[in-house]
Amino acid sequence: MSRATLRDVAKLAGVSVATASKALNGQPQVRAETRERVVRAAEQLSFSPNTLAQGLITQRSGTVGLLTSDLEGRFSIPILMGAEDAFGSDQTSVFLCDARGDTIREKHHLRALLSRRVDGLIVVGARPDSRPSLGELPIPVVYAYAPSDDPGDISLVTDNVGGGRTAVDHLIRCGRRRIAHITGDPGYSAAQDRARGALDRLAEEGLELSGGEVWFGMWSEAWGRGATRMLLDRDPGVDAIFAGSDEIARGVLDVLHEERIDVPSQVAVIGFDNWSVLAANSRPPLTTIDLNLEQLGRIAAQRLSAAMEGHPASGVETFPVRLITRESTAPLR
Amino acid sequence: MSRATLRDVAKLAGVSVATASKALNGQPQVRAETRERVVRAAEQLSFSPNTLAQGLITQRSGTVGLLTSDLEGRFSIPILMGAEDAFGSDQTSVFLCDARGDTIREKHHLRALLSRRVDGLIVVGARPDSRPSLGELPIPVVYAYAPSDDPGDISLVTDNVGGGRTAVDHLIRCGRRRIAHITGDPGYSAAQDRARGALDRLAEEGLELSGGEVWFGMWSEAWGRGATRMLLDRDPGVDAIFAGSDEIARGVLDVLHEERIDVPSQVAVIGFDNWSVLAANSRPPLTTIDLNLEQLGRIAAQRLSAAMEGHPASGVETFPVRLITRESTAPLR
DNA sequence: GGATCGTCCGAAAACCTTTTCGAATGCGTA
DNA sequence: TACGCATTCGAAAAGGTTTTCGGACGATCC
Repeated sequence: MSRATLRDVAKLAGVSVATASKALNGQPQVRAETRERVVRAAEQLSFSPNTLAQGLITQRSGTVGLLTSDLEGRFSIPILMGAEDAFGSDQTSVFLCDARGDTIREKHHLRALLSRRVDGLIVVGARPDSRPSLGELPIPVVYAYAPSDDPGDISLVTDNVGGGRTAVDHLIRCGRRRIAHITGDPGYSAAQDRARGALDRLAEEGLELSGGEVWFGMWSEAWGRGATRMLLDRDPGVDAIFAGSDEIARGVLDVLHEERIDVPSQVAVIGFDNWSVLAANSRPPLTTIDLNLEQLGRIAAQRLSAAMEGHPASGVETFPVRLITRESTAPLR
Repeated sequence: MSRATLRDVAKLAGVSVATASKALNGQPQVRAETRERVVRAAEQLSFSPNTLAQGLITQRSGTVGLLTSDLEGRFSIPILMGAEDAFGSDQTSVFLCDARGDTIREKHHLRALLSRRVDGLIVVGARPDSRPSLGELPIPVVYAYAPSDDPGDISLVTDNVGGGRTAVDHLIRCGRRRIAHITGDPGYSAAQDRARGALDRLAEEGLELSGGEVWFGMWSEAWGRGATRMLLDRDPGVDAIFAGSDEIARGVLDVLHEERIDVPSQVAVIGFDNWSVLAANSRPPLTTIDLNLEQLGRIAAQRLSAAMEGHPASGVETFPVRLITRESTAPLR
C-alpha cells in the first residue's frame, strides 16, 4: 500500500491537480459531475492529502506541542487527555515531549517543536509552584498546572486555597469541630495553599486546628501514618482529619483502623487529588477533592486555540476544584 | 520573534540558498570560510529549518505515532516514556493519540497520522490480550503490550507466564510450601498466564496450590480482601500468597494485618506490576514483579526504527519481567 | 600557452498542495 | 454576427528545503 498523490487522483479523474484540489476541498467553482468523478478517484486510490505540503502553504501545521515535566506523574496525564480531546483529532495533533524536569532537555524539545512549526504550545508543570517562563516565542504558549513566573503569559491553575476551604467546609457541615490537617512537603505551594484555605474556613467558624498546628511532612502514606499517631497522642478527641493528599489519607485510614477508631462515625477523613486507585478502593472509600484536571486541559486547549486565532490573553486563571463524596465522611449522628 | 527562512540566511551571508543549505548540513563542497559566514548568519537570525519542507523532500517526516487505548491506565505511560527516549528527541518526535478503546476513534486517529506522514506507528493496547491488526499500512507498525492477532505483524509483550513462575519460584526459595494465588478477572490472558506460570512451577516442586484452586476475581483491593478471608478459612496454614496485581496484594496485606498475621514471618506476600505508589508504600513494602515496560517501549522504538530503515521483522517477541524484592517476603527462619 | 583537473558555488528541479488569475466554452442579447 | 457574461477548468506561482548538475575559476602539467 503506497501513497497516492493529488496528481494521481487528478490523472485518474481526468482533470488537473488544481481542479482536483478544489473538488476535494469543496470549492464552488467546479461542476457537480466533475467533483463526483474526483471524489471517486480519491477514494479508489485511498488518497489522503499530505499535511506537510498543506502546512507549507497555509503556514499552519495543525499541530501543537505538549511539554511536560512529569509524564509518570499523575497530574500531566489528565491534563493531556483533556487537551487532546478539546482539539478535535481531525484538526490538531499533539506532540508529546517529556523534559524529565531537566532544563536543557526542555530547551532541546523546544527547539525541535519550533522546527516542526507547531502552532502552539502547552506547558504542564510537575507541581503547582510557578516555573520559569519560556520567554518570547513565535507561537502562543499556555502554562497549565504550574503557572509561569511571567504575568504576561497565560497560566491556568487549580484553586488549592479553595480546595482546602472546600474540604474543611465539608467537614464542618458534617458537624465536626475538632479538625486536624495532615499534609505534605511545606516547600510545595500546594501544601501551603491548601492549608491556608483550611485555616481560613476554620477561622470563619471560630475554630482552632486540632493538634494545634498543620502537620507538614511528606506526600507519603508513611507520613500519614506517623502523623496520625502523633495527632492521636496530642488530641485523642479529634473528630475529623483533612489529609493533603490521598496517599496521606490512606496512611491516616490505616492507623485509625488499627486503633479501632471507626471512620466516619468517630473520625471523618477527607483526602485530596481523587487519585482513584487510592481513593475509591480504600476502606472506607475516600471522600476527596478532585482537581478537575481534564477540564484544565480542555480549557488550556481552548485558550491556546484562541491565541492562535489571534485572541491572546494573559495572567493567571484559577479553576475550581470539586468535592467527591464517598464514605469516609458523614454527618455526626 | 518571527521565523527566518534559509533564504534570509543566504542573503545575509551573501551566498545562494543552495550553498547555505550545504553549509549548514555539513556538505563537503563548501569552503570553510564560507561555511563559517553562513553559520554565523544562521545564528544571528536564530534560524531553524522548517521540518515540514524537509520532510516534503526527504519523504521522511521524522515523526512517529503512538496510538494507545488507555492513557490513564498505568501501562501505556512507561511504554510511552521508554519509546520517547529511545527515539532521540532531536531526530524523532512522537504524536500521541488516545483512542479511548473506541474502534472508530482509532480509525480516525490513524487517518490523521497517515495524513501527517508519520514514519511509523506504535500501538499500545490496554491489556495484554491480543487485539485486531490494523492491517496493511504504508508504514511499519509495532504492537506493544497487546499483541496483534496477525502473526505477520511485529508484537512485543511481557512474559506473564514467566512472571507467575518467577513469583512462585521466589516464594519457594523463601521456604514456603503452602502457596496460594489470588488474582483478577479470568477473562484477561494476563490472569490466565500468570496463573499458569505459577502452577507450572508448583508442579515442578510437587506442590499443590494452597486453597485448592486459583482465586480468580477482580483486579481490585476489595477482591484481594475478600479472597484472603475465604482463603484463611479454607487453609489457615497458608504461608505465602501470590497476588495477581499490586492492588490485590494491598487487599491481601490489609486483611492479614487485621487478622494479626505477620507479614512476612507468618505469610509472605508477593504482588505484580510494581505500581510503586501501591507497592512501595504498603506496610510492609511489597515484593512484586516489574513488567519492564520502559524497556518494552525502548525496544518497540528500536524495532520500529529498524523497520523504517528497511529491516522489517514479524512475530511476537516476549520480554522477561523482573523480581523486585521488598519486605513482604523473606525466608522462613 | 593550451589542456586538464579540482575546488567552490549557483541555477533549477523536485517534494505536494493551494490559490490566483486568465482562458475557454456556452449562452443569451443586441 | 458581435458582444458581454457566467461557468468551469487549467497553468503557474508559492511555500522552504535538498540535491543534482553544470559553470567559473585558479592551479598544474606538458
